[in-house]
Amino acid sequence: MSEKFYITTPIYYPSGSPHIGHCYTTVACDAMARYKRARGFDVMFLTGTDEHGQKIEDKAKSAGLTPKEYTDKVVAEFKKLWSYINISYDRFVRTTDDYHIKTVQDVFKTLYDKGYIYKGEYSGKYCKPCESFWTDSQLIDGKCPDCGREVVEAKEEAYFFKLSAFSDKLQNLLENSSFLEPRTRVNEMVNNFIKAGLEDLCVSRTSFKWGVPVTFDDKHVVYVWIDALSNYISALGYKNDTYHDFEKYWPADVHVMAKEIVRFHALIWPAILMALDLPLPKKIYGHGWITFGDKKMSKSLGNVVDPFVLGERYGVDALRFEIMREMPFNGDSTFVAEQFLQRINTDLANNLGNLVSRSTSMVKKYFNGTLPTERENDALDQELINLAQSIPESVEQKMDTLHFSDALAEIFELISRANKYIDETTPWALAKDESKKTRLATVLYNLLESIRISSIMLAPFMPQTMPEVWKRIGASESETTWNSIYKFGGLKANATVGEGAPLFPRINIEKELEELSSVA
RNA sequence: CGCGGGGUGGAGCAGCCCGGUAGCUCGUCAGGCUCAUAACCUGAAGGUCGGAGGUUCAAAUCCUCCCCCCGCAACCA
Repeated sequence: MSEKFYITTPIYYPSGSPHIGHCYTTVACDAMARYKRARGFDVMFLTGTDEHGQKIEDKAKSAGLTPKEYTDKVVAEFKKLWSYINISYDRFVRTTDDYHIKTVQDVFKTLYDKGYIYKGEYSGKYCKPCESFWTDSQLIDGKCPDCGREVVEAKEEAYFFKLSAFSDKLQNLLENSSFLEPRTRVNEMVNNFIKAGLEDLCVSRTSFKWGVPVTFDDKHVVYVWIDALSNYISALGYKNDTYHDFEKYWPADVHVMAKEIVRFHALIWPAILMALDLPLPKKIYGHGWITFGDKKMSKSLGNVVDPFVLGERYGVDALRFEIMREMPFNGDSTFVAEQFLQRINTDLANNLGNLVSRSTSMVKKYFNGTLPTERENDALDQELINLAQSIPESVEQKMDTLHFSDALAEIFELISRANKYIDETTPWALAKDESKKTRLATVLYNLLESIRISSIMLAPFMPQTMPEVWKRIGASESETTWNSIYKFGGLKANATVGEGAPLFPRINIEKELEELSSVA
């Protein structure tokens, strides 16, 4: 029985079409899921959508649709994007799914019965014409952000969750474990929220209807916190009969998300789980944002960074690669179109693509496409081989700790080294001397082998192109498993190379930048 | 004194926790090679590591103060 690995994205709010920010989180999870599967884990990779709330209700109304019709449409867009960029999720949860609703109602009732939820009054600024509550921070010049009219202090009946009761436990969890990463987020949570004093959380609403009804009080619908966060367990079948994997997969190994929703996952979610007496997820990972340095560009960039547009122009794997390569473990990364294209040229076209191209073409040219099996080693080979054998361990270490960008950098070390190896061994010179054919075959084999090892480690990031690489170097399925990368020499000795168009065509950057701005 | 992050050669970043040759990618310049997607390899130029003090034999790295940029500031997801 293999070890399990449960990874989740947040469930996204379908108030608009998916964008590159959604891709960031989702591709990271996908790369991780694929990596874990390759390493033999029994993986559950969950994503989904959070479809309730006032905002969806409003959006639907202005589109002339029911909320469900509206979210069905947007959810279809999300699924289309995920399929387009090859997201290998195992399950897609929607908060409008029956089983999820069942779970949420059970959780709410259980917390109520246990005394963790009580009835109280929610007070805030209320706009009568809009029938909406607003927080002070949402108000614009003290007025309703929707219609600009005056707001009044008002109260409504609401249920509250005793978040304050978990203050000490939460602080201890955050400060004395690696529950929340990167570490800088811990300071933010503890200093801003816990030390300031956690308030109880309003977990129901009467001001709108588009939500999960509270079973024992039908004026109320469950507010976002319990509704949305419960997806991580409802999708496993906790308190519903649709799925039956809760025992198997819970607790989650990691919840991945962007930093702005870390608060809900690092404070509210563990508190709810503690109240339910359920195990806590092992890790919460809050990554940074993709930002767009030049504000003036942002309007036009809206189109430029459309994942469909980028995918069409440069390839889905290039897009995935770029996102992951630029993503630092902590902190934000700036999206600069020129840099994006530059990176594709340098890493993918020049370094990787061209290495495959020159290596296979030499096998073709000098050996008619199939390597002979005799070998003649040389001291020159050792450095390349040593590197190829040491890299898997450090790549694994970086993948396991979610340092994706560092893992990629590591893999490209080997690819660069292989390019250098060609210069050192000058195979074209060996080819001119019939007595050096054995040596030549050895050099070319070592190149194919380095490509094989690199490409297996790259496959979680670029699942579409790497199988094509394997065809080019003549690697069979059993020669492309993760387990096969530890030993140099896994590729069959008489490998036959394949041909094809460049894997990653070189981009004319100036021309593309012009065209991109005209697309916008 | 609200909280957090950042200020490193032209651009983007790493290094800072665990002080001791300032590293990487791109760009620039000069070579090399010709197997390859005008790609690849080698070398060079270029930095008062935001500013001022302090600790130390020694600080980008530790301490203090200051300046500038960004994000957050709880029921918006």
